[in-house]
Amino acid sequence: MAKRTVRLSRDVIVDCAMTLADAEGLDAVTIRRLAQENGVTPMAMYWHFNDKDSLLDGLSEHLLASVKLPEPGEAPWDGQLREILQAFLDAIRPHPATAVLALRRILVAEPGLRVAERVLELLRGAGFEPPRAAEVGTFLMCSVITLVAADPSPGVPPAGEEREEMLRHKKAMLGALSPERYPNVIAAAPYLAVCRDEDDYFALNLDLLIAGVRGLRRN
Amino acid sequence: MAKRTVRLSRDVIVDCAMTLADAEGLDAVTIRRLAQENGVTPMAMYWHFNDKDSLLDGLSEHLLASVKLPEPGEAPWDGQLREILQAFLDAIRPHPATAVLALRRILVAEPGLRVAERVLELLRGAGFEPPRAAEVGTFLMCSVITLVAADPSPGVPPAGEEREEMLRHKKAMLGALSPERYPNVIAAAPYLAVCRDEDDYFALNLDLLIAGVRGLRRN
DNA sequence: CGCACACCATGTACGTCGTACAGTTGAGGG
DNA sequence: CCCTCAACTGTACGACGTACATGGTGTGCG
Repeated sequence: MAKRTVRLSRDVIVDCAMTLADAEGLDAVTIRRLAQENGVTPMAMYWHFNDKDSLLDGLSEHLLASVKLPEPGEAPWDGQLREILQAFLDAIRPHPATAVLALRRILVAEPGLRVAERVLELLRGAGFEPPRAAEVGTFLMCSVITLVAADPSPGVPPAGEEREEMLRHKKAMLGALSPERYPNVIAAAPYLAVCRDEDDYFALNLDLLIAGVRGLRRN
Repeated sequence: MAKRTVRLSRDVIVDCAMTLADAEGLDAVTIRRLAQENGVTPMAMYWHFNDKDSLLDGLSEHLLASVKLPEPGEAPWDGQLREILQAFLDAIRPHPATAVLALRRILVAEPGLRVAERVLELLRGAGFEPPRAAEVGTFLMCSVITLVAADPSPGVPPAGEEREEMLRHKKAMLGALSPERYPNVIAAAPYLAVCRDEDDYFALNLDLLIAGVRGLRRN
């Protein structure tokens, strides 16, 4: 597409991949497509990355590196933990398509461990022994990722008419459910129904996680 | 491979796909591979499924249908909720490779809604209004899925020598971390390190989720 | 100035994937 | 007996990841 402007580099490739994923879903992130987008031959990518997997790792680490950790403070541990999870959430929420990738780097690559370190620190401060802190911390971070990754099952939030099609299909399906077998699903249907990405959902479930940690500590 | 024994059907294909996924990871589940495994031409699959996606949906629903829901009882809601999540966990834990598929059918297809119904019912009983119940319930189920899906990032738990290779690599990486910047990660390293799939981890985090719901209710 | 060499990109080719489209089979009912 | 139609085959296409061999280019050293 665009004729070569600057030399390629890991960073411009990763940036390009990220905007591509945001716009068209992770499936659109293809060696060939990235090459084309940069006016270059597919094989040029292999100078900068060993293979596609390490390119995706790059994407994932870029995402994790974008987490803006708040400064450590004197506030109670649960407030600080909440802030960190919030910061994590804020960073990945704009990129739901790539969020799943974070799962496999969060405990492996440096940008992820930077977040993990802070989480573990607070959990230790809250009185968890290392094994417990590790288990709880792992789960907290995975949960935040899931929170955003699980939302729109298709890579791209379907736009316009396709979205309406989906909504209609969902309504039809819910309408077909036996009301005496699924009263609660039907009652909750408007809120289950597709693509609520209201802040509510995220805030509520961050609260749930924090409250859960608090609850664990008491035992 | 095996020469034709019985006629194909959605069920035998799904079963085959499931054992294949368990044994070799989700990437091994291929139209062509499934065909070969059943001594049949790839295109034969398309008689039984519209496309690969609906085959995967079949897999996912098979998984969700295997959840053995406990009978509703008179016990307090939190105990019952815990039992349901446990049952859900038990069902998907043997199939970590396909667990992520469950994410996109749990709120769409009947076998998933069957579980959702019970979760929502208990949350309503605990005093949550439908919108809240929907948000919390969605998150709970997604979290349980994540719990098992997030574990081994490669589709197959790497066996034997490859596993040792992975462990060595991880140790090396952790050893290279600056001890004053990552004291807590390093302290927790043995517990973060690869593939703990001890029951501990699951039990602890189910407790966390339940405690979180309890905590939410109090506000 | 010119040369070498690391660096970056190209060109071609292979094997695998999902699947469109058209053709073939064989069991069972009129 | 033949017709029907569910179940399956055959062939082909375009897209994917990537191995291997080759070509150019800018920068720093002599």
